[in-house]
Amino acid sequence: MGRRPTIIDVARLAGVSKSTAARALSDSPDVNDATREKVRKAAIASGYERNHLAVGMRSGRSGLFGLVIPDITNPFWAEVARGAQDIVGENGASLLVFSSDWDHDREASHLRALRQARVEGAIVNPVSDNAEDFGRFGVPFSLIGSSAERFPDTPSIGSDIRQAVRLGLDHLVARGHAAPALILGPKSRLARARFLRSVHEHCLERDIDPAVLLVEDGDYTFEGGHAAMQRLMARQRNGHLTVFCANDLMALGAMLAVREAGRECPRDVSILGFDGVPAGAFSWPGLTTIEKPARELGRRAAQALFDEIAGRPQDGRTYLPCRLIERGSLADLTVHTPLRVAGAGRS
Amino acid sequence: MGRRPTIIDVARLAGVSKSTAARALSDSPDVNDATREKVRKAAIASGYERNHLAVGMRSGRSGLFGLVIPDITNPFWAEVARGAQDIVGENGASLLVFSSDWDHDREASHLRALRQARVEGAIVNPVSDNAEDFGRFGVPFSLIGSSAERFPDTPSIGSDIRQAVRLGLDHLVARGHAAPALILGPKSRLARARFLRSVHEHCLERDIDPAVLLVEDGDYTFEGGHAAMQRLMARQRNGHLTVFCANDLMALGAMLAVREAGRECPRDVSILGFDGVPAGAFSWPGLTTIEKPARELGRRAAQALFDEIAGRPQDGRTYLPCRLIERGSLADLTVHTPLRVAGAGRS
DNA sequence: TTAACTTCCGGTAACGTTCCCAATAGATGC
DNA sequence: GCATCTATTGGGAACGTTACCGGAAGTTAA
Repeated sequence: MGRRPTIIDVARLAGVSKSTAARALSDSPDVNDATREKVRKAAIASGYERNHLAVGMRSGRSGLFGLVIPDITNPFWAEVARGAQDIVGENGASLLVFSSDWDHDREASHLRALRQARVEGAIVNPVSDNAEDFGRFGVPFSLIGSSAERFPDTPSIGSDIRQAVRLGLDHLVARGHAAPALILGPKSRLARARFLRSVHEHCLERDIDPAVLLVEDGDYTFEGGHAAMQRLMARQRNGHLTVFCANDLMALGAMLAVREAGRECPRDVSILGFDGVPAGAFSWPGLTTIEKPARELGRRAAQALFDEIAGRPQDGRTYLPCRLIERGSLADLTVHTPLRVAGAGRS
Repeated sequence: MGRRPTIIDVARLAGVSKSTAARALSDSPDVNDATREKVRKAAIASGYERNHLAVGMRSGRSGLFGLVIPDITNPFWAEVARGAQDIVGENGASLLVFSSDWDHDREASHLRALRQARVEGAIVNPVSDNAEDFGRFGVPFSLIGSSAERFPDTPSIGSDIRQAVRLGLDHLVARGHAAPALILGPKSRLARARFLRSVHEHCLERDIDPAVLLVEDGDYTFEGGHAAMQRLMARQRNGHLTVFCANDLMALGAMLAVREAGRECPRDVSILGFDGVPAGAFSWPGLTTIEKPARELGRRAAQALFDEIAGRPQDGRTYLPCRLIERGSLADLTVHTPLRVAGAGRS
């Protein structure tokens, strides 16, 4: 099969110049209606389709946008990707999707690919706070997730961690739980610090000494949560154990560890997750968790990017509120309090 | 900030012509080593980065590939996307990702976007068997998932449904189960027919009359499986109920329905899934399922596409074997068989 | 010394599109 | 009737890159 028809072929077929054909096809008012119709017919007849490479070349607008997330396989990020995809699509553009695997080099390489593809903008969840990479990025971008503070002048969307943590702790208090143990992400990740800080703040507000909190590190994976929970159970063998996990995957891993240890959730151990991944609804018991508005995050990040590019006024940093989803992984300790609870909830 | 440096800027800075600069940067042998080094330095100093739009325009190779799947949010398809992403990335190209939501119009629109972006090739899971759309697609593509038969001359990758069903039924027989009830996808989807056909074949091989099988339709969603299971339990109130679900999401929904009905899995109801989604490992009991090699599917589809474009010989249709993952959702009926089993397993 | 050959480099064209400018024809105003 | 204006069109340039062609040196062989 031969080469794709160009606008010159269309022009020839319609018996006009390529300028006129281009005008007709781009809805310019400076073209006679009869001519336009003629050109349209020729375009359809020849199977012409605009070459976006050439358009981008000429206009500087490639119609391409980029998304760099840690892992498309992670249900949270898949939702984010979907949200971004939808908004980008509504604006007639296409989305290049990359997974960085939380790896600096991969991220850098993806950013380079985006620049070379001349994307009009990018949505990025930065691996960490290497501000230089983005200072020199050279492409409009919006940030998603954590690590927004470093870039006061670029739009950034995230979940409202403080509000989410408050929601979680309030709920725990209402259910009669003491200060929960924490399973956090790795120290290298920004989100960890933010989560921990919020927990501390809220503990102080409730006159709980943060130093009392048991803390274990995970790596945001199922296995990591599983291992962290095992360590936690080894550290506290008696009484009801309440655990607040920094993400759902670790919470689900923790749940497995509980079962394997012959303990039962929520009877012996209460688990609160954070993310709102679908799998949390399938576990047994269902995972009580704080849901991040993942898809909306993606949509807003994309929208902010379009606003930014169009020069529309920006909100700067935006934090979307999270929602508590109550399923079955939290005991209600207000009913019959076990004897040997570690610490006691006040208020 | 000014405009991006072009190869002309680099050439000027290095004191050579743009031809020489281009040669130097593209590792042509026809350039002096000293000159090459000079140009490289100038490129780095100016922050030059190749404009892929222009390269694509000139060479006809855009460095872009497309992926059209039903929904990036679906964990199976996310895995496929990741596999494709990896292979495409290894080849120095980028991947445009689209979700069709099983909608013809969206699919058509995505395919058009792909063509306009001048992707070098595309990986598609077609919404249905509208052969015309692809006959006229005009871009090399490989198919993934079902509906491959329509295109004997294009590479296509899928899971080996027959082998998978055999695996499942063999396992059920070994565990002492009779012919299972089925929860299938909607009639409009190709995969349904293929799955059902395989079940029938294997039943006949085992002297089981396929007409005996209870069948309910779902829609591949959690809710659909939930509802289908309720109908199934209403139809068969006594004895151990064994259900083979056409995908994991429905299986998980079915599991919930079982619990809600006060029955217990696997004691009263055995459930076998199909897909191998991660969530199946988090449910309780863990979902015994047949795992499709999702990521490998994506990798192979991408590889096939590259092979096809490079003119390397093709296998045509490839079906990758599936793997049974035994977790806890299947009872072992060979131990103490309940009295009123519906039908009896032969062998 | 000259011819042929190698090595390296510069100029130009082309990819497909859109934008700017000029040109044509008809219409309008005086 | 002539200038001016409007509506519509065509021609050419430019976006950034690479491929091709030819030329200028330097090198080797006779």
